[in-house]
Amino acid sequence: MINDKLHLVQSENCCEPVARSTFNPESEEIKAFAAIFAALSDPHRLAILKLLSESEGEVCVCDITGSFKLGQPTISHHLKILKEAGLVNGDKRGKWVYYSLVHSKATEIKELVDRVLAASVLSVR
Amino acid sequence: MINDKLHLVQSENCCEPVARSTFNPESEEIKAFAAIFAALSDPHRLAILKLLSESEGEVCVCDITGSFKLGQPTISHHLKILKEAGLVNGDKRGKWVYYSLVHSKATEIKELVDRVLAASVLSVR
DNA sequence: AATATACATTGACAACCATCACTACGTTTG
DNA sequence: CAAACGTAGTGATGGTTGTCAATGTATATT
Repeated sequence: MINDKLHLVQSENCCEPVARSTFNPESEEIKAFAAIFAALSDPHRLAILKLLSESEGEVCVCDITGSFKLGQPTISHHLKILKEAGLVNGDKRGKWVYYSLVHSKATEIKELVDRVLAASVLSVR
Repeated sequence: MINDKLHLVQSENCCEPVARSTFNPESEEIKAFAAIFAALSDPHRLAILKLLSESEGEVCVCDITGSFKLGQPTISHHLKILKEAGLVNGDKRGKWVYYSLVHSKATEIKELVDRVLAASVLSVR
């Protein structure tokens, strides 16, 4: 009886039993995915990434700071988040720190999107 | 004097002047981008999306609720965020509401990633 | 050595977010 | 019509996030 109820997922009349569980929201893997998207979820960070992608090569913090209305500590804060998400690299040379995109991340994120959102139909075909 | 300081961006010796501005972090467009990524930035929402992608077709809320340790109002809350971001559709039929993926969104998001992160080198080639 | 510069860190604060218990609403069933 | 059910909305609460002012820490310049 109880077992029945368990594997019937709740009720049998709303829809067919569903492919349970997918992935576990408490796993470190998913949390890492979420963190990457969280890094992309701020307009200023998107603009910073775009700035880096447009300037081939490296950009020092002073140029980034000069491009937005935010204070320097706030820019530093955003850069830290981007760095921790693996989206940018920071190289300190002398007085300056030069930031650049981690280009492989774009591919990685797109694969991630596919992994979460791709229709199962596509994977079967 | 003061003008000089303004248009010199800060200093001229750290690196060459940089391709300014990119896109504007205060534009509605970028805020919309950020909102999409924000919708993806929660582990439970990622798991819900994965669940939807694995079950071809539609899934009613009761099945989603049954798949996670969250309370029903919390699931409803997450579904609302996903819906507002255009990631899922909700169809009420009788007592139940069936949610399904908006499949076109995957492509849209990947294009978005390219737009923000693609190396300018690649676009030139 | 003293000062200035470039950037990071800290602490504070307001705004936002995830979650829950409770309630409300519409639909279905009896 | 009344009761039960599935889902959404509300209000409260603890935690997180974006921002700034102030401070710290290297490096460079004088």
